[in-house]
Formats: sequence, structure tokens, C-alpha cells
Amino acid sequence: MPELPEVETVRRGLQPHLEGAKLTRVVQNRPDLRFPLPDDFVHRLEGATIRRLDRRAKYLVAELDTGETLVAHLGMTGRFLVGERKPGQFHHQAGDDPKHTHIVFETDRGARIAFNDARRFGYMDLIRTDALSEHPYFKGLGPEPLGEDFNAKALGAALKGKKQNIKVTLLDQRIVAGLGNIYVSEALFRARIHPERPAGSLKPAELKRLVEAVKAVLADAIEAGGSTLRDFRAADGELGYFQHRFRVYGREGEPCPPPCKGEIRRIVQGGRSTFFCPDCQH
DNA sequence: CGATGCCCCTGAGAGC
DNA sequence: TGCTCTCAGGGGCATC
Repeated sequence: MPELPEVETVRRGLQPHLEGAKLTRVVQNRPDLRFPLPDDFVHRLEGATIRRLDRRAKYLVAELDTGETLVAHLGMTGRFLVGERKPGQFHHQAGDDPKHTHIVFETDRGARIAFNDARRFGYMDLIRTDALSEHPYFKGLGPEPLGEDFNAKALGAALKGKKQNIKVTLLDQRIVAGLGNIYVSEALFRARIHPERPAGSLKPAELKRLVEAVKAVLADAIEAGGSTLRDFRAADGELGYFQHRFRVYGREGEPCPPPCKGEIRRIVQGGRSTFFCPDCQH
């Protein structure tokens, strides 16, 4: 589900509820998500105060005052939903199917924050804060696409000599961290680059267009609150609306916007769908 | 090392 | 209504 814009949307929704808040109660409904939850997960969290809530690539990163950091990845269907703690009664928010609500956090501000994940491709972990950047989750990650370290020169160096197609290469989080299947198709379309081009074959002008397209599409999507295809929701339950601005994703057979007379095609690369216009992407 | 395919898991939607 | 099949915002791992 969530790529960088959706994770950032969730972070922004959670931030006012979590930053500076103390976790008064944590409920763990099963021993594992995608991976086993860490030992004593609940006890290591209860009583901790969250100093700050950040995002790195597609990870939510909550620094605690205990020397540990809570890290969460939403996988495909993971969501955090904020509600109010109501003694006795409990009203389900849209999207909070209790069957798949695996972890619940309660704060000293009276918020109830539920982590719900039907497919359970998401995961959480507790990591020593002083060793965070060396942890396997983070160590190999490429630059943040919206940061200055992601630029044409650096991307060119990372792609140099690569024969793998540019679409699949951009999904590799070691090259750039945070893109997923939707935004790679959208960025390549905006940059007018064919998804089957060998990554190492991009010329400087194309690298520049690609970097600018990646930044633009992610910024636009964050502004729109992310994309809701099936089940993405912000922490307050709101739906994103960037899906209405997709130019190619999910539009197989539709005409490319004028003046192009092409028809959008779908191909499979690395086992996942790619959408593009064969007439304007070269 | 690179490319490919399978796998984790559940649900939605299409087609019969 | 119900069954079967395909597909899905991610990514790890085995295999060749």
C-alpha cells in the first residue's frame, strides 16, 4: 500500500498525538506481524515518552526517552488509526476492522492509536537509538528522494553500468529510498523515460528530468494526502485523493493526455505492473 | 554480482 | 449465492 507520500501522510496525522506523549498502555494481540515482535514489546513501551516522530524512507521512526526507538513499516495494508479512549465503550473508526487490529497504543492525552494490518506484511521493532543508522533496516538505504542528496549527479553514479531496467531499479530502496510501484510509473511518465531503458543508459539531461519528476510527483502526492486505491487511510481516517491525479498508473487502455495520441499500456517487470505511454516515453 | 520467480497473507472484484 | 481465479501501495530469500 503505502509508499513515501502515504507514510508521510500517516506521520503527519500521528505527530500531534504522539510527539511528547507518554504511552500509558500498549495492547499486543498477537506475537508477530510479518516478523516476530521483540521480546517484552509491551513492557519496553509502556511508560515511555515519544520524543519525536520521524520518517525514513517508508519507515515511521518514533524516538523514545528510554534509549530505544520504535520503528514501524506498514507493508501493503498497515494503518495507524487515531481515536479517543472511551471508558467502557469503544467506537470503531472507519477502516479499523477489529479482526486485524494487532497493536493498540494509548497515550496520556487520551488518544487510542490502533495499528491495523489485514495482510500483515507490516512490522514493528525496537532498536537501540544509538545504533539506529547501523541497523540492517536502515544501513543500506539510499537517499531520501526529497532531500538534496538525491540529485542527478548522485543518481547517475548509482546507476552507472547498470543493465537492469530503470523501473525495477528505482524500486530498489538502496538506489533511492521511498519509491514504490505507483510513483515509479508516474515519475517515469513525467520524465518521459521508457520503463524498459537500461538504468545505466540514462543521459545527464534524462537523469535531471527524472530527479525533478520524482521530487515533483512525491510532493504533489503528499499535498494530496497520498493515494487511496483500496484501503489507504490517513491516521484520522481520511482518504487520500492523489489517485485522481494518476497520469498512467491503473489506466491501461486509456488515452494519454493530449496532445499525445498514444494509449497507455501495462507491462510486467520484476513481477509487478508498470504503466506507461509508448508514444511519449523513450 | 544480477535477474527471476516464489513466498509471506488476506480481501476485493471479475467471471462462470 | 458461491466457487475459482487474478490481482494488490512491499520486500526477503532461494535459485540459476
